[in-house]
Amino acid sequence: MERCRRLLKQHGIKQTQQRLQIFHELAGRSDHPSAEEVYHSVRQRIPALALDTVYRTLWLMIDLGLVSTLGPSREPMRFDANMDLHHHFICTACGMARDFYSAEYNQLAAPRAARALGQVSRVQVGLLGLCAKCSGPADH
Amino acid sequence: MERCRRLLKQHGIKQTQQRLQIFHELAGRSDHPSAEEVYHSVRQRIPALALDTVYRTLWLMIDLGLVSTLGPSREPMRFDANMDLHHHFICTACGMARDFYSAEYNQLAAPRAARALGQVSRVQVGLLGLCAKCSGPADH
DNA sequence: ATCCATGCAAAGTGTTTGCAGGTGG
DNA sequence: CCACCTGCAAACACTTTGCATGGAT
Repeated sequence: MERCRRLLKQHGIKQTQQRLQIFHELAGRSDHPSAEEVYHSVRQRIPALALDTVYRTLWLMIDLGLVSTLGPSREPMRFDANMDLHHHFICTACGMARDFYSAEYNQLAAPRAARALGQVSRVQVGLLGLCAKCSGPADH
Repeated sequence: MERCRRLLKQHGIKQTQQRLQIFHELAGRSDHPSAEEVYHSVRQRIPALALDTVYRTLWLMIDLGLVSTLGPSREPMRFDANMDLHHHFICTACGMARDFYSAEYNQLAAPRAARALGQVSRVQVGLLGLCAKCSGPADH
């Protein structure tokens, strides 16, 4: 919340009730709500709130580094015919995703904190970074 | 491809050109194409192919266990205000996602196969399984 | 010959954008 | 007071569905 106010001010962005409430709502829950869920909750405090304001605000905060998304953002669904247990390298610049295999990763033990949440049946590691093309020779 | 033919036959599902070509296309590439990308490629061999057939076929194959999706399927985007380095437990039944922390996971080394793909800057582990509620007391 | 699968077109979601009036700095 | 935000509504992209024809078994 501190961080939110500070970053908004730093970037010369106005601190509206909508923005503060939307961030407050998201920061106060641990269930990774959708835009619509945030909308419904905040609407109880700001009845005139519009759904598109929630989207605009969330994307703004993503640009500021205050918020992130679960899974790949804004992309169409992508499919995979590789059914073997595998892991992914994902380029944060161009979205490229490639499989790789690792017996070590396959056998990772779930920490206690995770076992408390449920019964783990599969480990899926995602390595995020820049692919050869994006970190490569040319301009970024 | 074998597996595809066999599973279709086992389930009494017709082996149409569309289905075989769509699977062949997806199995032949490692870049996790979207439905539209599959559509454009297969269209060169079956010009009358319709996009919705690609979708129907891909979902069918997911039900058969021939194909999977990258990221959570068919859900609206979900947001997260937790910017600390963390990992996720995801329930495959209800989609519940919760954060957990693990210093061990944070420090996982990227295997050679992954380093060959690009420069890794972050490790994000996803543990898939059933949450307490879904594996819990009640019916399946 | 039968029934399933396809193509077409239209509907359905979730998300984005243009604009006029309102609000924070 | 000025520029930026918001709400509204329409547009948009992606995915799904209903229906009649066409194809596989």
